[in-house]
Amino acid sequence: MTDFSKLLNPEQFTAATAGDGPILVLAAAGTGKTRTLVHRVAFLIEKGVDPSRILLLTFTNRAAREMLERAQKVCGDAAAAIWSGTFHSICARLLRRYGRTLGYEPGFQILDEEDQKKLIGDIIKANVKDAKDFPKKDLIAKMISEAANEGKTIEQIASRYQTKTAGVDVPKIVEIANLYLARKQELGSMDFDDLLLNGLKLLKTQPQIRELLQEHFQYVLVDEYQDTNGLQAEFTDILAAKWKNLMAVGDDFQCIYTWRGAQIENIMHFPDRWPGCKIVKLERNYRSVPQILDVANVVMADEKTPGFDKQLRAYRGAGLDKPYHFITYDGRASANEIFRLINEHHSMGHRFSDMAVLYRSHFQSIDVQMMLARMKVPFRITSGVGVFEQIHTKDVLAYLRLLVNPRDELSFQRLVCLLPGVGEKGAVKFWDKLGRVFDGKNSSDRAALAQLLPAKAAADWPPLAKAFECAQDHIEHEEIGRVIEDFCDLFYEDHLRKEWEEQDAEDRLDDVKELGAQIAAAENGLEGFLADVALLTNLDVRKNDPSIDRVTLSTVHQAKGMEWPVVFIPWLSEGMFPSQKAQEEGRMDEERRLFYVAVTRAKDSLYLFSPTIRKLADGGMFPVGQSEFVKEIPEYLLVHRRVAMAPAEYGGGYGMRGYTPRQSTTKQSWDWKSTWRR
DNA sequence: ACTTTATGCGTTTTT
DNA sequence: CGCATAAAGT
Repeated sequence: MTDFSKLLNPEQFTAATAGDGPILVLAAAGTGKTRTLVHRVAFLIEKGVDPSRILLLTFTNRAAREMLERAQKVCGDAAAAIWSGTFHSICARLLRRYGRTLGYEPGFQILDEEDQKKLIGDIIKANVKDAKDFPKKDLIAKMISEAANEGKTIEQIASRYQTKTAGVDVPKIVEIANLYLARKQELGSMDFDDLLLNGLKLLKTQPQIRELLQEHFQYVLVDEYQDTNGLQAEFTDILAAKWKNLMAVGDDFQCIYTWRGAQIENIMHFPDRWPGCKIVKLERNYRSVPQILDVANVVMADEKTPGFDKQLRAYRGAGLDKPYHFITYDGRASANEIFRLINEHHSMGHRFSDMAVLYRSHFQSIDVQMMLARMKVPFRITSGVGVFEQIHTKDVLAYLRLLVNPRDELSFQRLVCLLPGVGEKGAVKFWDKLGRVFDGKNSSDRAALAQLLPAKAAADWPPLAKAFECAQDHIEHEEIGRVIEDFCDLFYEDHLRKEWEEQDAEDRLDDVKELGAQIAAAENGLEGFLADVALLTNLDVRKNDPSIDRVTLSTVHQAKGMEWPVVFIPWLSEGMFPSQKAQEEGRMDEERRLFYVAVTRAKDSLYLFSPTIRKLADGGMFPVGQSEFVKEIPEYLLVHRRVAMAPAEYGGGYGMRGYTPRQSTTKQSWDWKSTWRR
């Protein structure tokens, strides 16, 4: 029997070993939230609870995996049997099993954001005459998603936008949304929101399934509860209704997903929804030195959103220094400083993996990325576009999908569009002429398609046809790796080289090969992999070999729940963090919470940066003040340093030479072409 | 009629 | 980079 009282502090112990009934754990940053949750699981298993009857909902796949690994350390392999995952993946799992009752096949496709937007775009093209005045597909997608996550109708959401931008055609938007709904139904697939909607629908409309699941899941634990949306809260409420063993763990100070429908009220009103629930507060912070916590507490002192009363109490000894605030010339100077400090820490014995650069939005990482790349500092980046969203990956996935499912229209169209001289119109035409089915493994289907192709495309077709032909053999022998190999060797490599610059093509080819290896090793085989690939994120499968020591570059959002001894936060400047948009729209509270999350990731050393000059693509530049978040921090809590000018070695050609400060009144833009490496 | 190429533009955060 | 639009090419 594990002695939990030795492993946990009194509050953690209370939470982890609590008896049955609802319980709310308010865990401030760095107070051992994961630790508590893990030991709760271990406690339950030791008590004799069947692990497969424990449901652990997390916010990211990464969190789920980490939790499971740690639980395994405490209580062995039994932990592997618990149900854990994101709301989306758990819903997908349930829907694959029980979705038939809602009219879905177990192998239903999950549409990722791109698929979703393409469908909506096609519908707009086909149904809206003057598309100029009509909202773009991105906006429509956003509205549809908001409606789903907030439990509102499209009318309500569209009307909301109408007040902002006059003359939105609400009925037409509703029509488009309904057509999209019908199209999805026709394809038998679900988008991300559908997973939640249908997961909940399963519980609400199918009494026998509801009762089965309520009976089955004896314990339901939810991590990051402050970021649940209405659907998710209802989902867990229903699931836990029978046994009432719902444990919600969260921190209202760290609610940073309201833009995705998260309702801070869920955590605030939890005690009302679950009368008699036990409340445990974790306030002892073991993560950060007091100098960092002082800053964190000050940041939240100005928060206006009402929250639970709690303070971070330092339980570590003082660190070496107060957090530093560097005022630098521009973003490059910050990057240079970060590089210098990384080296300094590294030479003092820190590993690269002990350090992280956390920023508000992806583009703010460019300077640091370039600097580290040039200086050969190893880093990993939780990049903006995941591997699974990149065109080359999607191309290969389309090929595989079509092999597995000859009726996959989207994949067919994507694939034939790779042929020269074939565009959207052609793809649709071929599909219809082929009888809305194309089995590449079948020689008569291949011949039929060859007949339809225009001369230019026909020239490139034979290698692809050959790949299809060979694929059958490989699939029979279960050599999935070979399928992708052939596809590349025979067809796709040439295509990549035509389409991209040399190095770029090379990189993409590498990605595709890596993908092949991933699929070959996939647990659920090719079909299982394809079905759930939309739920995988860059972090999950990217070549993140932990044995390689590298600095982490991440958005603050993606850094949630993690910690590093050394943290750098670049671009704490006006309009950058808090973001201009949030400022304009008066969503400052959440920005503040986001900054709080960023600050509380740091254990020993924290470095803040405020560049004073922002540069634009056209060579113009303009001065920017410090972030108001930094200005609010009393001076004595930070060590302020001013870095006067960018060193010459990289100042040349950028800023110094031809010093032409064109005053720019226009909105900011960024020169991606020259700064973006793949 | 449809596809390709050129050009201008905009970007928060993600399952 | 991707997207939308316009112009040029088949």
